[in-house]
Order: sequence, then structure tokens, then C-alpha cells
Amino acid sequence: MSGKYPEYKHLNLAQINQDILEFWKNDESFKKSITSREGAPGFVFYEGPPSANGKPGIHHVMARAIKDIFCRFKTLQGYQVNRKAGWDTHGLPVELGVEKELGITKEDIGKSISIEEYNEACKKAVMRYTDIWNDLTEKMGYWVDMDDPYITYKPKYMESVWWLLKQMWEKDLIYKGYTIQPYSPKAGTGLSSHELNMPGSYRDVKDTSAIAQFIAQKDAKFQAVFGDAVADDDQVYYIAWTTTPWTLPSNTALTVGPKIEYQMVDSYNPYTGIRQKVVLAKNLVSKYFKPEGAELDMEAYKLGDKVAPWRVVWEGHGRDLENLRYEQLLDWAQPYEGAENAFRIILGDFVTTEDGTGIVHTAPTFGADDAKVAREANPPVPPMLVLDENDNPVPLVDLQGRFREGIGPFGGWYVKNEYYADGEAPDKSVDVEISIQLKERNQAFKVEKYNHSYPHCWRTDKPVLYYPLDSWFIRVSAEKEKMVSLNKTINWKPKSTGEGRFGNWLENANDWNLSRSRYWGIPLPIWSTEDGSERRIFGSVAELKTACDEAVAKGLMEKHPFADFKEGDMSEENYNQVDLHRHVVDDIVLVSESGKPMRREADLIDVWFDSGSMPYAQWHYPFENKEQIDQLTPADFIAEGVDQTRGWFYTLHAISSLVFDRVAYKNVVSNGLVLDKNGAKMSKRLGNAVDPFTTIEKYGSDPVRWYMISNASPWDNLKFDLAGVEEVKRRFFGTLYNTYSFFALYANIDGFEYDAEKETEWSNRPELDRWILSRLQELIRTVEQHFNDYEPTKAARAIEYFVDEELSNWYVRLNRRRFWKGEMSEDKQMAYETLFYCLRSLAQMISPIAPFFADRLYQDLNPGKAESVHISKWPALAEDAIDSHLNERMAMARNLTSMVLSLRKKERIRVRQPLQKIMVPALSDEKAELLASIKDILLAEVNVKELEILREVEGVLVKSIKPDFKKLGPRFGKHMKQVAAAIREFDQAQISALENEGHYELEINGEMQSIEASDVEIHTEDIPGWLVMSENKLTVALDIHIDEDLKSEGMARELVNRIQNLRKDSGLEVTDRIEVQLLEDAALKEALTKNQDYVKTEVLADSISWKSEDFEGEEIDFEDVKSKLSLRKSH
RNA sequence: AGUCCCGUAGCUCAGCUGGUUAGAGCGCUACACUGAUAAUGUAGAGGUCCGCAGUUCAAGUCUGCGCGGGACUACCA
Repeated sequence: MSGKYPEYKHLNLAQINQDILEFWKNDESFKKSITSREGAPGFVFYEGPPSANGKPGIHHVMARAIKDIFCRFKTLQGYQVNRKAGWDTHGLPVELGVEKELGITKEDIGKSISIEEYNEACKKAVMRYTDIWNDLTEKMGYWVDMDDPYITYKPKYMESVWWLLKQMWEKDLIYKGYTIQPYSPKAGTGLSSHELNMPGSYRDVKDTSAIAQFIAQKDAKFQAVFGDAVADDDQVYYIAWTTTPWTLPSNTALTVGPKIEYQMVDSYNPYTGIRQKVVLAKNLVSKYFKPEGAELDMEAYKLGDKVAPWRVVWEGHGRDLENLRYEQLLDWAQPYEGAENAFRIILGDFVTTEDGTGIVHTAPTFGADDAKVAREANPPVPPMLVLDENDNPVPLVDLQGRFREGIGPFGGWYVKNEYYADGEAPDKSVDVEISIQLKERNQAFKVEKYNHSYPHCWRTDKPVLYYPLDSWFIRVSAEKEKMVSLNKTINWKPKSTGEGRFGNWLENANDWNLSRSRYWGIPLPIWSTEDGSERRIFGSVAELKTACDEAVAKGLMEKHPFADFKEGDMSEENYNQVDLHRHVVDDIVLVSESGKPMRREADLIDVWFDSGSMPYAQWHYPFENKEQIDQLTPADFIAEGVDQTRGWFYTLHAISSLVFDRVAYKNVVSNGLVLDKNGAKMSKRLGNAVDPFTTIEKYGSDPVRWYMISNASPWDNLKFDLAGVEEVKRRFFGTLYNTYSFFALYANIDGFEYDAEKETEWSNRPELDRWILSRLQELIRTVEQHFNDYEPTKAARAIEYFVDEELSNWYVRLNRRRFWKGEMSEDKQMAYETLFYCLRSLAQMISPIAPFFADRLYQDLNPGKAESVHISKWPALAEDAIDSHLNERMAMARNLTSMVLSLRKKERIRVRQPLQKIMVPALSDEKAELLASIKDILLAEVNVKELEILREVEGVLVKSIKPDFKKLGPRFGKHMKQVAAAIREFDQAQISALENEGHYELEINGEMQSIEASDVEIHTEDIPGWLVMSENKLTVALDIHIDEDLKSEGMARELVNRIQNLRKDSGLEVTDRIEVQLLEDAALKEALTKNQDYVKTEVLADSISWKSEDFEGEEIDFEDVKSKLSLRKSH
């Protein structure tokens, strides 16, 4: 029979995946889901751009499922959700990949390969896997506009980035400074952190380390801190440790930990024997002073004694020492500016007392921490920079790693012996020479060889230098507070990431180092004269073109690359002739106001700035779409992995805060990692990576998505296990599919067709229908709320429960007869309508998470319409259909059913065997009524003849009493235990008294206390002499006596079962009528005489006949019966 | 090193603002059902809620200190 509602043999989600994809393509469903919302309020979503130079993994399915869910949900709710795909195309990984492929290194670029060729190679490489990405996007059912993506290397995109940068420039947020970076003097290049992390980079080396003594200045502040501990003629030193003595001439500060405890110790210098007082961390005193020394006579020491006497003369905290001054250790040079703020003690949280002295030698030119802490001090501590012949500030050590000529006694010496050519290194390194000098001048407390691991350049094998290199910065720290307060308005999922990880990060935000000395990226649009006195930034191609024209007119260039660019023409043709990458703009020489040539600052912009610009750059703002920008920003919703907290989430927030003074996004979901099933990180190397394509091909996208979402909250890490996908497929999709199949099978037989016009009033439907509709409404409300709260897991779980427990396992199971008995009737019609409505609503509710199966289901339920579920409107909530009283009743029925079945189970009485009676006690009229109302359902489910509701007047009930801790706890506090014990001791009479009078007087600690009836829970747990079960305040007793009638009936049912089985095995249609033959059996015959009609109706038998002699048939054997059965179709 | 997440049954996870028998699914064992049937149901076993200390009448839940797993960021003077 071919019916209206499609029927299937099996559930094949992979096939559905393909079919629905095909449908979406032909139907242009994605486009429709947007155009059908034209004019509706928008829901703004930003797609974080992936980099397509690597293949996508299963974790991308997770991240994109989350994005997809909320975009689809909002569409259902009626919003218009535009979403543009994007590609992140610049950056180091791309360049490294290309270098590897071409077999070149960074040095070759511009030499053996032109920058233009190199950039061309990068451009190709970066889009290499675009097709694979698009393929996955499509197959996993992630709806995003891939036809018109934003691409960060396109001129329009780059132009918007320039514009943004210029806005910051005009707010004085861009400056040139320096950062301390790993630098290889031999290679003459800075090293990226990834180069430093290459295996073998860190090696154990033995260096000369020194604890230097810095002479304390005895000014007024000094007196105030140390007072009597120091006499006028005492020599006082702050002592600090370093493994790089060559940085000591560049020292401009000492750093102490504010909370660390320090002591001043009176003792002697081990090298000179001079009496002195030194300050160091309390924890470390015992490391440098032997305990015996504390006992020795202070005066009785001479140079060379093994143990020096010592005494602690002062104790305080690091914060007490702040801003104390000291004399410069080696006065080879002075900072060219701010020298008055140098040589003082500052505070830093990074200080530890693990090793050293708890006072850290701080040379801001050669240490990253040093630079930071010096910059943050108030007033800032200047770095040791001097002016070179061109009056540019430079550190004491040049780019080759040598002390500058004229700086101290070691001008021209390399700071490390490793930097000399073979055989040319001096006997003693600078480190050693300096240490010797210090010893001689009573400025060394301790000098020794020290073993530590130190990074080496992977190309030259020489140790790395931490060196100040020029960089361009965004002054993020200046806008810190704005960023922090804006962040508080963002709804983070999970909250802790926003408040904790992200919030803390913002509070401690450093200036953003924009500079990258690479080739493939967006060039800094800043041109400078050689001395840096004149600079200009460009915020558009047009501006640059005008400046180029000027330069050509002045004769600085012959021609320029933007000659044909037409200002104001936004066409693709116009922009396609423009390229803003390095190989083009580096050749541009401009003219400054004073007529000097200006060249571009060599660096590229950090790629994170690219992606953080996407809210504007994807629309070529402000050159195009200027008016709509208020509708396009900020985003209502974004989502990415938690690893983007300090990446994309941060750059979006920073750029938006700095340029627009507002948030970039209102709601953000940061999902956790996808690990393998054992909780290990997935990696291709370990072979535990799950391939998204084969997985989707095998299972379809829906169960994968459902599993990922329902298993745990997205922000928890997911231990991805295919067994979990199987389970979801079976338990959830299997059940839902079965429910649909059941519906389709009978709806087709009866020719049911859903017609909204003729639908029966819900309030007129039978109780079970009203119940499931009521529960469905609650579900709609719950699911909608969870989706609105960005809690997809809770939504999925609520749906799972409804489908499995309530719809399939209760509603359908209890209603089967309504569907399969007799001709079409009004009752049947209502059953179909109810089930239909549940299924269709479910299709809509699951569609954000399981878009394929949902669409299949939805379309199957609306035959001939061919409209995607994703274009439909979220089911309207019918509040008034929610009947909480009914829900409660049904919950009770389900409870009781399960209890009775459990009792039967214990007694090994099968459900087919009817029983006479169950009894349920009811202590109140209310409960008695409840019970009466579910009587029919209950009895039918558990196959029992009657329900007796026991009222307490009958005197058989044994009551038990339990205190309500929540009520009594706050009232009795400490005495709660006593009260609880007293209440538990109540006998039946006391319980009755409390019930009848509404309160009971109790003596607690000699005081009379009144217990109200509402302070306790009273229920029954036992009915003497019966088989009883008690659970959840419900008690049920079962009569397990089986008389002859019951037994016969049980046997009849047993027989029905066998006949039905045989019918099915014989391949008969559900509607065929039959004739039954049985081999004579006394017990069976006896049972059948009473139940013949019942059996006949059940199995659609026209006749049942008895045979006395043996015949071909099915052996049947149960209880006392041994017989044979055969049947044939009636004619 | 800092910040954040996680730690509850063999596995994957619930457990709301603290309230007295700590739950579900899977797996295991047993049984049942059989016109939704390559489906389903019921029951049983299985827990020192990572540890220690504290707050409280009461802690899986709050606080502190640890331990273990993970992520990010930074660095080693």
C-alpha cells in the first residue's frame, strides 16, 4: 500500500544526510531561510575565519555545530540571520608551510625568490584546502554563505584594516617602542616563539653567575625605613643575582616582591673581608649564612675564616623597600633620558625566592619581565639606552652582540664568547671579567658557575640574546578600564571564562605588539622619514594614491602602482587592479611635508588584527555599507573554541572598544576541546584523530552533532567516542524514527490526513492526548528558554527525555490499541492528530541540532509541500494547554505502574497473567481523587482487574513520619538533631494526634515546642499482610492470588500471543482474517471455553477448531498446556 | 609561574539558591514483552561524591590547602 506518509524499512541517517543536502541545493533552502525573513529584525552573527591551509578536524564540527544551532534557532524564531563565511589567509603558519614546500628559509626571500613570487605562493597555499572545508561545511549541515566569503588578503578587506588602524592612530593609540625578543646576533634576526620552541633549542649550559652588591643611598627615605638598624658609617648593600653579568652595566632598577619578607644582615664580604650590611629575602638568609655564624662573636672575623659571624638587624616586607635608591653598580653609561628615575627599587609580582636573593637585577633592555616591570613602575624606570652617532637611542650592546665602542672597558667585546669566530675568543669572557672587577671593588657577594638551560638559535647553534627590537604598539593599556567595563556587559558562556580568564586578561592587558617582521600579511600603512621625525599613516587606497601622485610630481618615484585606481569606485574591477601587499607598497617612496623621502615601516600587522577587524572589514566598512553598520555591529552572537579567548575574542573586543567604544559581541559561547575517548589530545601523529568526513559519511551528521551537544555542556572538554554516536543514533533517533514509522503505518492504513482546519479541539480530546499535548507545551517552553540562554545541552536533554520516556514509552505504548483497532473513528482521528502534532513540533525543535533528520521528518509529515523545516516558524506556545494537575496525575500513574511491574517481577508473575487487585493507600481526599482518575490507565498497564483505594478510616494503614529539615532546621538550629530524633520516635497515636489537631507539643531541652503538621511529612509505607512496595511517597500493595478464572484468562492471553506470533511468521497482513486449529488439550480447552470470544477478536479468527489426532503445526508449551497450533487464512 | 576548566557508579554525564535513601544513559547480569519488532520494557549488582582541614544544626553542594587531568598566557633574573 502506498500511503501518503512515506514509510521506510530502516533508519538510514547517512542516506537522509545526502537526500536532504540534495533537497537544500535544489530548493535553495538556505537562501530562503534568509529571504523569507526579509524585513524582520536581524540577528547578527560573526563567523570566525578559519585558516584554510590545514584540513579541518572533528573539533571543527563541534565548534560549527554550536554556531549553526543558534543561527537556525533564531531563524525559526523569525529573525533574519545573515552569516558570511570568511577565510583567514595571512600569518606565520602559511609562510612556514610555503618555505618548507619551496625548500627555502626566511633569508632567501627577496634574494633567491622575489617577495612577489613568495607572496603569490602563499596566496595559493592558503586557499589550498578551501574545497575540503567547503565540503565539510556542507556535509555537516553548517549553513553559512560560502558563495561570497570575506577573505583577508583581498584589497577591500585590507583597506578597511588600514582604516581601523588610522582611527587608532588619530586617537594617539599607536606608538613605536621596543620589545625584548629572542634575537640571534649571528643570524642577525629575531626569533619567533615557535622557533624557540623547536626541539633542541634549549640546552644546558654552564654560565658565570654573580650576586652583585648595590650600594644603598642613605637618603631620608632610607632613614625612615631602616632607622636604628643602620649607623652612619655602615656600608649597606642590596644584593641581586644574575646569570648574565654582562647585563649589569645596563641595570637601572632592582625589583622586589611586595609580599616577600626581607631582612638586613650584618656580616662580612667573603672576598674583601669588609664589614657590611646586606638586604635579601628572609627565606634565603639561611642559604648564604651558616647557622653557626649567628652564634659567633661579630668582631672576631678575619678574611678566609670558614664561617662568618652574622646578625639580622632589620626585617620588613618588599613593599617597604619600594623607591629606595642605590648607586649605579657600573657607571659606564647613563640612560639618555629619565636618568633621575633610574637606580631605585621597584615592585614586581614575578619575584620569587626559589633562587637568587629575592631581589632581582633589572635591565630593561635585555629582559622581557624587566622591561615590563620598569615600564609599569611609577614613575617608569628608564631603560639603559644611549644615543648613537645619529642620535637614535640604542642599548649598550649592538646588533652583533658586542659592547659598543666607548662603553666601559670592554668596548668591542662580544658579550658571549660563543659569538667570536673560532680561536678569537679571549680567555676570560665579559661575564668573568666583570665578575672579577666586582670582587675587587667589594661589589660581589658571590660568584660561581651555574648550570641552567638556555635557548639557542636553531640556525647558528649560538645562544640567543634577549634584545630590544623596534615594534609598533597599540596602547591597549590606556583603554584597559573601558575594555573591562564593556566586558561586563557581555554574556559569556560559560560565565567563568568571561569573568575569569578573559576578565583577568583584560585587567592585566599589555600594549598590543602589532609588528611582525614577515612578508605575507597586511603591511603597516605607516611611512616615515629616515630619522623618524616625520611620519604619516594611510587609512585608504585613495589617500595613498594622492600621496603617490605627489611623490611622483616631486620626482621621488617615476610611477606608482595605483595610477589607474579610481577613487570612489567600489567595483570589483577597480579594486582587483590593486594589491596592498609588501611587494607593492614597499617600493613606494613618499615625500614628507618638509620634502624628505619617506619609506614604509618594514613590519607587517599581526594577523590577529586581521581577524579582529572582520566585523567591519567583511563589509568593506566605511567605504561601503556605512549606513548599515549599526545593523551589522555588534554581533548578537559569536562562538569559537576557548583557545580563542586571548585570540579572536580578544582582538574583536579590543578593536571595537578602542575604535567604536562599544562591545563587538553581546553573547559568546566558548566551547572546550574535543579529545579522544581516553581524554588525550587528538593528533595526526598519534593516529587518534577522528576524521570528520568518514564519520559523517558513516553515521550522518545529525547523530554526531546530537552526541556532541547532548553529551556534556559545550564548554566542557568532550571525550569523543564513536560508541556515544552509536548510542545516540539508536536511542534517540531510533526511537523518534520508530514513533514516526508507527504513525505512518497506521495513518496510511486509515487514510488519515492532517488538516489544521478540521482539527479537533484539544480540550475535547481524551485524557492521554491532553496529557501529551500538555507535556509538549512544557517542552516547547523549556527548549525555547534553553536555546535563548545558549544552553543547547539542556535543550537536547529535555527533548530526549520527552521523546523516549513520554512520547514513545508512555503515550504511544498506552495508545497502540486506539490506532490499530477497527475503522476510522473520531477517537482515532484525535489520536492521529495528537501524535502528528507532537512529531511535527519535535521536528521543528530538533532542527537546530539535527537539521537533516528534522527536515526529513518535517517534510514526511507535510507530504506534497516540500518546504524545509528551517523556514518554518517555531511552534507557538499554547500556555493554556498546560495542565499541571494532569501532568501530576500521569506522573503518579507512571510511578505506580513501574512499582507494580516491579512487584510482579519479584514474584515472577508475567504481565500476561491477569491479577485481581491492587491497593493504594490515600491519606487525603485529594490523593484519593487523583488515584481514581488514573485507575483505568493503571489497571490496563499492569493487567490487574481492580484498584482499591485504601482510606485511613479503615484502620489498616501504618503511617510513618519524617521531619522536614528545610522548615525545621532554621528554627531549631543546634537542637535540630534532637527534634529529628524525637519526631522519628512518634508512634501511630502521636502521628494521628498531630494530624487531627494540626500541631503537637514537644519538649526540647525543657521547653515546650509546637510542631505543625506542615513541618513533617506523613505517609504510609506498609500495609500489614500484603505484598507492598513503597517509593516516592507512594505505596502500593498487590494481590497475587490467582484463581481459576484468572488462570484461564492468562492462558488465553498466552494463546493469543502464540497465534499472533504464528500469524506474523506466516506473513499474513495485519488485516487478514484466519481460521485456527488446535490439538486437543484439556487445560487449554477449559481455559478457552471462557475466553473464546476474546481470543477470536484479538487474533481476527473466524473459527477455532479442535483436532484430536496429530497434525502439522507449531508446538505450543506453556504452564500446564502442551498442544499444537496451525492457522490458515479465511476465504 | 599565573589564570581558567574538570575530578560523582566500569564508561559518559545530571545533581537548582547547603536540607537527610546521591540520580540517568551505556556496559554487565537476569528476566519479561512480542501487530512500533534489526524495536522495547523491568529488575539487580555497582559510590569513603579526588584527599585533608574548616564554616554550619546540616556539606557532593560553601571556604582554605593539597593531589590528579586539561587549556591558555608568560617566563626562568
